[in-house]
Amino acid sequence: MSQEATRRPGYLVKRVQQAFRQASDELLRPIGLSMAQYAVLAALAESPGASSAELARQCFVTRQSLRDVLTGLKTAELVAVAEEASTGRARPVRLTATGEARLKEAHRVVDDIEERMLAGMPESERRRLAELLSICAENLTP
Amino acid sequence: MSQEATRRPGYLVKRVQQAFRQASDELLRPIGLSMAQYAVLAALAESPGASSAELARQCFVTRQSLRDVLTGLKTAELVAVAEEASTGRARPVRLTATGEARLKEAHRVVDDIEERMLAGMPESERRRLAELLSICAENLTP
DNA sequence: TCCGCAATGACAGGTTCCTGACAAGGGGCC
DNA sequence: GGCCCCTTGTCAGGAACCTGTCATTGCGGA
Repeated sequence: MSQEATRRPGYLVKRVQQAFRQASDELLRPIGLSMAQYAVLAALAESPGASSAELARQCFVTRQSLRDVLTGLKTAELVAVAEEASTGRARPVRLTATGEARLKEAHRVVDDIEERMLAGMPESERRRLAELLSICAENLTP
Repeated sequence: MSQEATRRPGYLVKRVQQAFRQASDELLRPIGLSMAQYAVLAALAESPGASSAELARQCFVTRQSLRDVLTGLKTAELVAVAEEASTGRARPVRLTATGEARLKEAHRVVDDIEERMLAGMPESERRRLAELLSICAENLTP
């Protein structure tokens, strides 16, 4: 290896994501959410009435993983799953009023962390970073 | 929110890391390693004889988490933990010959994935990406 | 019509990560 | 020497993710 491991993009992406996740978990805990739960609530806000499988695709996890998270959200009464399937076996999931309120709180917290992460970076570089990461994501998603 | 969620750096970092992790896990499975195990072996190659707690810091996880991974690596005989503590309670961990060979295989696989992730990106942009991610990592690490 | 197929939901089992808590070793300070 | 504090290793328990497997449902082609 010609370059040091800590300079490689693969390592750095993992590093940043881990730090971001840890900071988020720490600041979300006081309001009673985990990073995974926040991701599901956010996806649900963009796609009201989506099925569990659709949410899993949006969050890039398996349906089985999403089920674990959804169980917690249901018992916390932040989401509600319809009793009847809309089509096939897919049952639409929706945010409750409590869920929407909690999501707004969480948005503020996560926005703050993102701002902290990008501190001292001008708008042009932020866009550049987003563009480069988008390319990486597309390259890895066949 | 003024911008779409899928354009935000925080979201993109998570997205890229998840795709990278999944691609790595998929291609590392045939050679019998997980992403977490690879990270520990790589850290160990850079710091031979490090203690469990030191490795945890290098991998940015808790020593409890690292213990779980180390258990698997020990039973696979890829690493060896000294019987006696060198100083205090810290017991040095070392790669076995099998571990070193396995790590080399894994390096090739992960390098390929990184190359795929950066496909079509000139060297200057790769450096830029690494620089921007370094800033993010430092901003999030107090 | 009927059979296969894709999608969905559910369950089992395993791994990796976390928090919280506890005991043991070493170093500095009284 | 004796005491405090930091580090390390360990155990317990829970959250989130995975693979593998199976039953149900709806749709489209033989």
